Amino acid sequence: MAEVHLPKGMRDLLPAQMQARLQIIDTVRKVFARFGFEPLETPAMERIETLMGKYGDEGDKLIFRVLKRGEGGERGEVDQALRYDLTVPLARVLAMNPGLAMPFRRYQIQPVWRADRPQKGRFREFTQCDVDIAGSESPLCEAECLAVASAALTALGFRDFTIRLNDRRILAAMAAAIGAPDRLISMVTAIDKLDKVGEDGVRKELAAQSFAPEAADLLFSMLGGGPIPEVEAYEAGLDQIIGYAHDLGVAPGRVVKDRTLARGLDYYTGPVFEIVVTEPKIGSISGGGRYDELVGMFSGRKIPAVGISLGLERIFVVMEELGMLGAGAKAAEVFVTRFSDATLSETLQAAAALRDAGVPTCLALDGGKLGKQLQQADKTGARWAVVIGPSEAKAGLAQLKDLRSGSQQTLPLTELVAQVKAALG
RNA sequence: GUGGGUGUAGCUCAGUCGGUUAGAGCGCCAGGUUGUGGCCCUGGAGGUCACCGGUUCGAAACCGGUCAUUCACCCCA
Repeated sequence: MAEVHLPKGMRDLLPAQMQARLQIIDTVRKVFARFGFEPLETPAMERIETLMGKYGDEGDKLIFRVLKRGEGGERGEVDQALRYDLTVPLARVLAMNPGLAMPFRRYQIQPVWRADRPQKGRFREFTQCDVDIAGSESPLCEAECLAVASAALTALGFRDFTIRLNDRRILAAMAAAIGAPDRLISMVTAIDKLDKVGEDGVRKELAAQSFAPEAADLLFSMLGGGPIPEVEAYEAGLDQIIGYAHDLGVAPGRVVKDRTLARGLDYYTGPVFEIVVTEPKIGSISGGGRYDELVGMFSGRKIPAVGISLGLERIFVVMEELGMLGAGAKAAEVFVTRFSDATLSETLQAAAALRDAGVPTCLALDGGKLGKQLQQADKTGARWAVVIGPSEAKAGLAQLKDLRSGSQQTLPLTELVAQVKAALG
């Protein structure tokens, strides 16, 4: 056992995992592009003050801080941090680039870091797939977000997922109605556990937070669909979003309003949403919402914005457990063996010809027994092996062996290439 | 930040009540005679039983600590 370790909660992605992962990213990226989003990347690190105070107390604690210029450890000085999400960096970009044409739609697929304790489907380094729309207050933005996320998941093969939808302002109205407008957070964290601990558990939690029993009664009547003062417009807004999303192709019934959905991040100001799957117990695979004040925190210029984020690692875990990951790409389709020095030139030229034709081709580097090389060919997953020995070389031919059937034929190189290309479609 | 589980070969794991040379499967290496893989057969390499300390005549096993990892809570993707 090697005495080296990875940083906690981080991992290497070996080729077998990378092949599946790249397929997922490719699928998601194409869907994002299809919805008219443009790519953006930002640095792994931000200045600490850019990140602080955007995520709430809980979030701030989880920000990965970086020592000042990599030094100053004794004094504990920090001035930079690894980004916690892709939304705040986007807000900074918007503040710094006033010339961007406005409704600005961008996608961004990059890792983010959180100093969490790792557990199932949770890592300290993970990749978010974000789409955001800035510069519009239209509920169509929310609908676009739900539609693009839904399309991406569908393209990946997801069938059973639910989009939960709520509005921060409805939660605020409930807090006001029970006479605790300033205690939104503790109310919200209590009711957020409803499906986990049940009504009794939430009442206990509320009591522990010194909410009056009457307040709890009122709260549950509102959660149960009872009237909430002054939220008609927000409710109507959510219905509108659902209607638009439906027209944009989101399956009927997929989006459900849920008054218990809270979302922890401080910067959300309006509609919030998350996507959950029931099968592997992994919680949400996606989350987002509207954050109309965030950009203004950097520039003073208010720019409304909405976004949604897909968690690549969680999606991967779900797909893995549900057997949704296809065969995965292989290293090469053709493995060219190295017979001897006398035929090396012809061998290399054969590999080059295959590669020129666009056929993924692996070359035996060290030679050795032919049987050994064919074993190696098997491990690469190649479908064919090419052998060029003295007799083939002398006749200007090459031997093509089908590694599935074991059959082989000797033919001119150009025909060999054409045949492989044809078989690959 | 809080609580639990686990740590034995490259991997997945056995290992009885504390007992002498610590095992299996898979993988790896070599061979089964010439230029042909998979299957089969034979042989082989590979271990500080995570680390440190303690109890004991004797510890992989029991106790304590450390480290790593994993799961749950909180929160989140």
